[in-house]
Amino acid sequence: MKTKDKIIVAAKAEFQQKGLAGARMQEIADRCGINKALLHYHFNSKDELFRAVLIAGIADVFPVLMGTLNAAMPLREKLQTVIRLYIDQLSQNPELPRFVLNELAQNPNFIATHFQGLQARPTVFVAQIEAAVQAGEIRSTEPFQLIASIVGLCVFPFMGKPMIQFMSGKNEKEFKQFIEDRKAHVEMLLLDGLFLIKD
Amino acid sequence: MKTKDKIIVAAKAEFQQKGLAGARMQEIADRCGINKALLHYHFNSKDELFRAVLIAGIADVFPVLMGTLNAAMPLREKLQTVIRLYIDQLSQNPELPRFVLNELAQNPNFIATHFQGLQARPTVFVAQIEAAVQAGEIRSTEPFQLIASIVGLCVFPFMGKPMIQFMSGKNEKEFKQFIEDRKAHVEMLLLDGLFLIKD
DNA sequence: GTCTATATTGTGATAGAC
DNA sequence: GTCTATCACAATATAGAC
Repeated sequence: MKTKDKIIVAAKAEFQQKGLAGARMQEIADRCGINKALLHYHFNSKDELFRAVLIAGIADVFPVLMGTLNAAMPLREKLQTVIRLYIDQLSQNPELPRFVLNELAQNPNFIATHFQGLQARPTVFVAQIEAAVQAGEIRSTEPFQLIASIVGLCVFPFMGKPMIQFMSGKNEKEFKQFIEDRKAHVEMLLLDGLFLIKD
Repeated sequence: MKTKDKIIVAAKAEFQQKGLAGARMQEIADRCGINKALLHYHFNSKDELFRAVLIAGIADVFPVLMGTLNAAMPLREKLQTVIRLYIDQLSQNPELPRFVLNELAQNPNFIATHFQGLQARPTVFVAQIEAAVQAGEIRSTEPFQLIASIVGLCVFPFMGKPMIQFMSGKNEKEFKQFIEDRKAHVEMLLLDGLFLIKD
């Protein structure tokens, strides 16, 4: 593994955990077993290194979501697929959503400036939802409300881990199971709804 | 308004926006129209001031949620109440959840150490959900999955604002409307489910 | 309580040898 | 490419006058 790659891995860990302001170049160097000077040889500034990490983070998670939303697939199946894919991916990188959303909040233009070419709009999904509403297949819903719900349901357990553990008293093992069970729960909510008895 | 109160207000704004590491004592002093020395006269250290802000933030949002969950109220009505109350509260303090969850992630013990006396467990709600499952009123669900869903659905639009705006292209006014519409959407999802046609 | 001035440390960045 | 040594500045914190 090349030094530059080691740096990226270490920087990813450090920045994702502590954010831009909290991360320390010294700590990143230590994690690689190198010194700060060498760090600056490979990346000119903290900001440049940070940008690389944030861009990689967004590029890691955004296209998967967008690609699935815009796939050609029946709605039920698509929702199932998004949920499973997304939660699986987050399981492998649990700090990513908190990191990305937090840094984006402090620099809202970042995405727009760095992802010009990216397919930003889930046009296929929007059309699909509107059609499904028309057809009476699903209740009337604004497509982006639904997207916010899908993402929120999948992402919150990762971002809210300490809060959930505080309220539930779950230990690490139980929390891991909680995440595993999450897929089924979100599927249930979105596909079937909570109540059996309708009024 | 006393100086100490002005400091707390300014510190709240600064810390919630930039986090512990990103916040600057100078900036807080500037916002109050005072200088750093006076800041340290009222609060001995940055850390102490930060702690006050974070504790106030948690105390602001946690009891409302917990109190409603543990109230004596039929389930449907309770869910409606939580959703409306919670979203209304967040509308008045949109940065709070991101701030709290982010800082908590970096110091997971904070809640447990500073909120010993607090009613942490939503025991009434847990019992109520288990009873409703038993009675066949709702689908089988682990109570904390449901809590995570309620909170996630309400909180995500605030934390994910830049992401949502990027995907949807909504401007500030449209986004404000989006938040307003959010209550009805979450109510629909939780109370009725998305699909009209059940299989 | 509030200020000016200063001490002190932390941290990103660079110079220059190897 | 990698190191040691050092700079320059930013930021927290304190001393002491008013």
